Parts: sequence; structure tokens; C-alpha cells
Amino acid sequence: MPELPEVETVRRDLSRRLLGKKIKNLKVFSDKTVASAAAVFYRTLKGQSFVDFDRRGKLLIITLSPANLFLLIHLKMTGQLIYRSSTELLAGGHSLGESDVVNLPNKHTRVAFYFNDGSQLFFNDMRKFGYVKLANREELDRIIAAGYGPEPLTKSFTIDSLTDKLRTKKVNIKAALLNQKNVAGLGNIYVDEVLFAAGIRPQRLANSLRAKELALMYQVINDILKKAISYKGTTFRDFVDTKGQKGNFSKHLQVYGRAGQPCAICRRPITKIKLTGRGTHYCERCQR
DNA sequence: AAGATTGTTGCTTA
DNA sequence: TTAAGCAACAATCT
Repeated sequence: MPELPEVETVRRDLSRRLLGKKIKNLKVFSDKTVASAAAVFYRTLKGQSFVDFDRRGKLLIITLSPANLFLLIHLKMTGQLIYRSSTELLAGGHSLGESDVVNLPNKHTRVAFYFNDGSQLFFNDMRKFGYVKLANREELDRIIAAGYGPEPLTKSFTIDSLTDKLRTKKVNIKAALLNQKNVAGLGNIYVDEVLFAAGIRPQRLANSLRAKELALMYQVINDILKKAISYKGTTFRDFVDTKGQKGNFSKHLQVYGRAGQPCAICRRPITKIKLTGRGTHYCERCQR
């Protein structure tokens, strides 16, 4: 599941490989994936260049020039952005590591971009939850204001901002951290990891956390996200970077996907329950 | 073969 | 008016 570290990994990859490239052509395979009519999408994007790559929570924001528009990309659960340079294409894909993304476009390709220098970018999404849509500055600002709280690893995210958001909330802390308006970018995997590292039970009500717990939780949110980015994210099922490579943080997960396996601290088996409709992993002994 | 998988939206309920 | 809860979506795997 692409969460903040995975989307940041993709953002950095794209920025390194696609900066300044001009769209020569594109193809929409799934109308549902692009919010506007495919014809409008095509007309608007053709001839535009990618001049900046930004991210807000799990939302990827590409600045288009000269249109002064933005391409918003959300990977949701199974979205992937796979890049092919012209030299890789000439090599027939044999130099590429992961196998099932060698032949592109494939049946999961929803949008393909073809650039002036011969390179290509594919938006693949098995489950069609993700989207690629156009927005102007006003629409982008509205989307961010309505849905995204403080951004971890930036100045907007502080102990005070986190405390402010959580102190009145009568939902469990897991649901509160999943809510993008309280803190942007955490999903099911990192919320479980954060709560384990902070020693807090996912069932605890958000408004019951003490100042000390909030401070520790704030610290581990930053630490875990930073570390996960340095490992190019977590691949649990589908996530790959723009070269089709899996993320390496998976081996560092302490609780997510480890039900029944021994806790790294006390060796008791990790518990798995359903909370707010989501699979939730924690240690009965180490998390209070 | 039913149930689990999850990010987000939008509807319903309190 | 606001917050909380939850179904719905999509396609695949176990």
C-alpha cells in the first residue's frame, strides 16, 4: 500500500528522471482513471512539460508548463508509475530486474505517457482505485485545504499541531492517525508501526493520550517515515518504484503482517484484530 | 468459495 | 453544526 514513504520514493525517482520532459503523446486505457473526459485529457496534456514534482501526504503533484496546471496522481492501493528510458526500451527490457512489468503497456496499464526523447511513463493500477487528474491552482488548493492536515517531516508538523488535532477526538488513535486531516501520509502499515514504536494500544481513544505519549508518538512518526524513505519504502504486495523495484523497508516491519510471530521486544506473539474495519497488528504486552 | 485485503468518499446516524 | 461510523468501490489471493 503506497503511503507517504512510497509516494516520496516515486516522487524522487520521477524528479530525477522526468524533469523538464515534454509529452509528445499519451494514451488513456481506462476513462475512469482520468477524472475528465479522455479527449479533454489528451488535448490538454499533449505538448506540456513536467517542470516540478511535489507531494502532499500520499498525493503526487506534477506541475505542467506552460499550461500552469497540475497533474494529480493518487496511487491508492495498487497504483504504480513505471518509467522506461529510451535506452532501456532499445535493450528490450532485458536489463530490468522485476519481471511482470517488463512488457508495457500491459492489461493493468491505465494511462501511458510518451515523451519527446523517446522515454515512457506508465500508470498501472490493477484495482482501478487510483487516479490521474488535471487541476488548476485553485482546485489544487481547495483539495489540499479540505483533505490534508500537517505534513510530517516539515515545519507544519509539530507536537503542538498533533496535540491540537487529537485532544478533542473521541475515536481510537488508530483511526485518528489514519485520518489525513490530522496528519497527512500515514496508512495502515505505518500507523501500526508507529503505535508499536510508541508503545500505545491502537484501541486507545485519541483524546486519552498524555503529553508524554504524544511527544513520543510525534518523534516515532518522524523517525519511522524518514527511515522508510531511506529504504525506498515498504513492499507488502504491489508497491514498486519507477524502475519496478520493490521497497526494502519490509524487512524492518515490527508488527504489520507479523500476526502470531514473536514481538521484537518481549517475544510474545503479535496480536491481530480488526479495528475501524482495518487489519490491526500490535503487541498486548508492549503497547498500553 | 466466502472472506480479507485498504485509501478515500459520501451517506447515515448521533 | 460537527463528529463518528460504515458501506461502497475494485480485483485478486487464500
